[in-house]
Amino acid sequence: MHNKEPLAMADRVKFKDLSPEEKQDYRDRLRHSTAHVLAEAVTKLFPDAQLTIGPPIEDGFYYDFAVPEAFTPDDLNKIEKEMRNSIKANTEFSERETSRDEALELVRDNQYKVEILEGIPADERVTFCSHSDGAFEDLCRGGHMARTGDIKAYKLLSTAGAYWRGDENNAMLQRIYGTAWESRDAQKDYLKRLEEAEKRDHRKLGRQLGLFFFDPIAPASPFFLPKGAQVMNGLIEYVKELYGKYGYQEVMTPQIFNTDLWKKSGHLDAYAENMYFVEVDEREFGVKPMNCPAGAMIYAADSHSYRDLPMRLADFGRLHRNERSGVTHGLTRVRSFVQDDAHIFCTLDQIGDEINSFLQMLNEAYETLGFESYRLELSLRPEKRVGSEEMWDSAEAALTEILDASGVEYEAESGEGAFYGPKIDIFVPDAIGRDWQLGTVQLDFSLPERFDLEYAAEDGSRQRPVVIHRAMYGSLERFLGVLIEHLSGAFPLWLAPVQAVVVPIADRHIDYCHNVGDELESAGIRVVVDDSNDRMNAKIRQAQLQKVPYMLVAGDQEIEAGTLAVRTRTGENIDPMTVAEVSTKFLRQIAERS
RNA sequence: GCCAACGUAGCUCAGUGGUAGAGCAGCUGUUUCGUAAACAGCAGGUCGGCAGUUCAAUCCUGCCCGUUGGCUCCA
Repeated sequence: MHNKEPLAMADRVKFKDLSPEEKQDYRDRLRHSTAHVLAEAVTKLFPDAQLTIGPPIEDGFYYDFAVPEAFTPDDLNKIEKEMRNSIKANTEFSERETSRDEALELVRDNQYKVEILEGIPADERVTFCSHSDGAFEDLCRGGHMARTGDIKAYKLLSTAGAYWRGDENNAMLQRIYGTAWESRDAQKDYLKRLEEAEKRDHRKLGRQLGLFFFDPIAPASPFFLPKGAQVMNGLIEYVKELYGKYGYQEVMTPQIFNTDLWKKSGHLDAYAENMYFVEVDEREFGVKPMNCPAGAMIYAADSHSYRDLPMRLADFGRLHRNERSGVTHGLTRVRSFVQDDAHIFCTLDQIGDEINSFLQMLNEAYETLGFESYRLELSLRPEKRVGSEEMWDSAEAALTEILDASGVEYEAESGEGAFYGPKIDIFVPDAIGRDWQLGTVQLDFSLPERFDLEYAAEDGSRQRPVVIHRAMYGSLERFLGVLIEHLSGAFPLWLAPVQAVVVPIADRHIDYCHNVGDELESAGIRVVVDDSNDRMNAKIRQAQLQKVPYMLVAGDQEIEAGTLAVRTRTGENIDPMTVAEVSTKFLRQIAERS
């Protein structure tokens, strides 16, 4: 949207009649315009503030200011009020082109704008945009509404520190986030959506559902309660089932290793800042942040021939990574976690099949778990890396080829790869739309080299295998966090920590309920009999809040008929069933993972 | 790591320069109930930690720990 004329919404054209592209353009302009009005208000209230950038973003906008002191929540109110004046005045947005010299003269007191100006390609126009009858002007490439009065709904949401150009070596600016919409209703809907998402926050639900908790004694490291552990194990069991189908073998490896191993693997050079070290008997050990070196040792423990390959070794080992303090977040970014990790040792020729088969398994798992849409990203060589340029060239080429041939859409990101190889990452959004990397498949030409891994080829020569690191869930902790948000904590029957609660209506029904409970339990169903001294209504409510899939109610009528009244957590009442019928129904549903 | 906010009972939160309260949960008792909260009583807190200011600090100040929001969707 370079150097576009200001947009006036013709009176007869309704927002809802615009095409998706036009809607996006309209909202971008609206939000960028609001950012300008924000900048004007800040300039008025804080004359020392220097303007930097203020782009539209998804659902809103931000503007970064260089100010001596951070904004307070109260400042936001004042700024919002000031913005109102400008919008009420309903002045025109206008743009004018200047020469570079003139522009430089106008922004010379603002190093940030000078930098921006210097970054504008020589063949591009330099423009300034203004409103409030010229009282406010900002170096800007354009893309506005026609008038300030076109801003119908806006709200400042939060402040945050943000580095200039996102680089922590640069000065920290103060960012104000806001949102703006084509109508008050649209904004209301958005704020409502945010509220709803908050209810699905996995940290909140984790508490409420008794799944896990955190304690400062082990920062960013979850404690899983019995129910949470049950769900984690459910996820692991499912992977193990898939492993049976896709030809994996499981191994188990140590937790801490002499630092010599990390020297050999390259982690000491490339990853030490994220590792934990312990010294025992004057020898230094590193706690594993990844399983791969141990996997390489397992491979190297025996001699192999091409007939053994591909060898797929799964390792559910616990990993520890010392993440920077500011980046940890609930279950989605922790310091101690488990992955559904596996290393595939194969020949160059087998890479394509292995990755394709992995992506197929991943798709099967994600469909089962209800992640119907996920995003693929191809990450290419980072600055800090091991291995030769030739190795990187061929590894990147291999992944690109596979993705192109598969026909699925993906984005390529340079500089995002692991230090030992390029990778394909799988991303899924959480409740408020933040993307989290879950699955991953990474090529590694370096590990086999470093551990001198070999296999005997058909012609008797010794060859180096390739290693593919891969995980579907990635971190099980993170996966669970995102899964909780997707499901609002309502796990499918097969994963639910408690699959059914048996509810007696009065004390005289308790014995019958216990018998029912015992029978279902021995059939392998996770069932709880609520024999507490509460009224039935309270028990139903309790089970409902705990998102238990089924409530089995028994009173005089049921005992008489030898049945159970079945209620689902969606509030539906199914026809009464015998215990045997309930058991059959549940077991089938569990087996199908439906 | 950096910027900002926050940290009070198991949980969610109120509150004050004179050593603290509610609801829920818990325990005890009463009640025996038909699909989202019966009633009563009891118990529960070094107010995140350490210093400092003060006659007196949960409240003010500093440091530390932890949590939360954010830290390139580029004029």
